[in-house]
Amino acid sequence: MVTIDLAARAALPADSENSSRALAVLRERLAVLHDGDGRLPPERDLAAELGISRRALRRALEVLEAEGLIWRQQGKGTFVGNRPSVAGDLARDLAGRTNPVEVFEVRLHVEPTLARHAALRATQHDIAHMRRLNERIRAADDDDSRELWDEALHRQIAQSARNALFLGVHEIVDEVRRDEAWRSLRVRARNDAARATYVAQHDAIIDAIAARDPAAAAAAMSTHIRTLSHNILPLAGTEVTLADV
Amino acid sequence: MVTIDLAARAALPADSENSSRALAVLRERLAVLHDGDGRLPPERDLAAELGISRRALRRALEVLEAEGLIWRQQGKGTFVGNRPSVAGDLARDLAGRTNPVEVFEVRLHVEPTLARHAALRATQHDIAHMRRLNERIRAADDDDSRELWDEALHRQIAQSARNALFLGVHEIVDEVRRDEAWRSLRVRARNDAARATYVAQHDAIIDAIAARDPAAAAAAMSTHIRTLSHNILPLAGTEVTLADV
DNA sequence: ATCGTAACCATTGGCGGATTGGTTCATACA
DNA sequence: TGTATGAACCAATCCGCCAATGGTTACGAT
Repeated sequence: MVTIDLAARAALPADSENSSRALAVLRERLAVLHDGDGRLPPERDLAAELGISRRALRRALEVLEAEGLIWRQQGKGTFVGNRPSVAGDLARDLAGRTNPVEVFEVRLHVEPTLARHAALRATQHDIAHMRRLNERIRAADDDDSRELWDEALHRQIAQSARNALFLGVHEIVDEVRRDEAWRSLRVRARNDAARATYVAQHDAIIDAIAARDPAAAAAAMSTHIRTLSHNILPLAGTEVTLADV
Repeated sequence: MVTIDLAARAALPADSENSSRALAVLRERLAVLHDGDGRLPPERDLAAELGISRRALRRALEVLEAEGLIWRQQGKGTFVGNRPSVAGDLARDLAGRTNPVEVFEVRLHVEPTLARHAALRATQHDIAHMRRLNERIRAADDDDSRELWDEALHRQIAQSARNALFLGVHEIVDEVRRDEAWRSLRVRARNDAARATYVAQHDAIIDAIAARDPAAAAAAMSTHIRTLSHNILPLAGTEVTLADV
């Protein structure tokens, strides 16, 4: 954790601009302010370092939290990034009990349903965001980025379905898939041809959602998940073909 | 918690029958041995009370645990009943974020799929168990029992689908439904006619599963969930009709 | 070889105090 | 009068320590 040394500190007027100034500094320095666990200094310490009132700091932190850049919990601290999913414990438990075939079976039923609902409920903003995410997948040149954007795209589709419980279900499946062995399988299955196929399939899904065609969206997502299973399951030592819906 | 007073204690021979005797006593007294939290006395204490070695007691407890009558956790204790679901925290979180329409929407998609898989994967033992559970629902004369057996039937169907991840998903939905406000809705919607309808619909689902007809099983379950939603959603102040699959 | 006993190990819980975010109150200043 | 600040208070979490509890091992007796 780096201590901020504000040379102009004494020159800061104690006025309503303190929150704005803190906000600017924090935006710039967030990545270096946090420790190994992503934790920012305690509010009282950070306010003293910035030479502003804790209240002003809190106003800045509230903005950053609303933007999803940090999360805060009473008694625990302030952290950069997204709040950890409550699904973590359950997903770990389930990861130990399930297998790749079962996971694909669930995805094959849940994700087309989510795409179907998204076709009726996604906003134009949602759809534009999906397209941007798929563009990022296309442009990515390392596996970490592909994983990140792929996951974000699937989550965006799930969010566009506008059903909190289904989104919770989707989060569980996502957490199970975050297991390192799972990730390794996906990476090994991903060559140039596969990548192009996935991006094209994402486009087909997004097009169907944009066209407000639930059946086409569900079918496109079903095709995508099936393709994934065909590519991944053999690497998991499994030759099962999943039953048609 | 009642302390066992074994008048015949001094007469107990120290032999391999100690586990068997402990097992018999525990089976008989499980319901009175536990405290308000379902907790049994610590192993060392319980062994002293029964006048047997802790090792003999542990052998008996292992049998009871394997039969699902108790659960044990190192550092925590020994408890009667089923181990609490890991899904608890997540379900509480989701319960605060979702609503009856969303819950039925998820059920309408997940439970027919589970019934479909159960039609292909349930054993005769599973099916017989389903029938027994439905008979218990029919015979029940209080709401607590109906709730208990209804939940057990739906879980048995989910288990018969033989997919741990889907079962985990089902557990989440179940936990959300355990919310007291939810339970209250169900109870108010349940009159004589509704009860008879539900039992008949359960029979139709089980018949289709027994007939190994996935499509019929899914359709019967879909009908059942729809009936439930028609009865319950109006009481939740909601007039929405759920979209067809 | 099996059982009982004791000792040891690993996990969890309880408790008190410290830490940290969340909120309220009083005061100062423009 | 309205706003910002500092201080105080409140509620949630963490940490360290010790005790409690299940899990395992070792040893001696039968």
